[in-house]
Amino acid sequence: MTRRDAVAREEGAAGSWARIRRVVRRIPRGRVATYGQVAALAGLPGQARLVGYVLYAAATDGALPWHRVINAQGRISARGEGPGASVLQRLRLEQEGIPFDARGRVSLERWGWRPRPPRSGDARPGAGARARFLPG
DNA sequence: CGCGTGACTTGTA
DNA sequence: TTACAAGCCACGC
Repeated sequence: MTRRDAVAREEGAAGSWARIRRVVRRIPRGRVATYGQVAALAGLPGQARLVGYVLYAAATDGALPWHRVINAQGRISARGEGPGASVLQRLRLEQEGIPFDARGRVSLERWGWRPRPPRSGDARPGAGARARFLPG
């Protein structure tokens, strides 16, 4: 297994992998984050691809809510392990109360994780109708 | 080191 | 809406 060495690495070394895992662990239930967002929060802006790679290796880690990480289009990215994991991911998100539209997409405007929400109010342009209510 | 590949993203057509 | 290209980092050969 090629990724196993990678897993051993993220467990031992405290590099980008550990940071990414740290961020993913912080994603609250009932919210979703994009790969790029996780990368940025981990102090690795623009390295969304690395996030996906890390999640692949950490897929067996039950303590890691990998299912809350989706791509910037609000869709679940397919992987090499077949559609099984993708379906499971969607089911888990729906189980947390996150709805999917007809095209299988999640509204990041409504369900996207906002770790540092800007003063909930009208101080920010474009922050009108959304961010009004929070799930859970 | 170089190359190809990958759970990505953004911009452009 | 889909398809490509360029850019990012890490891994295996």
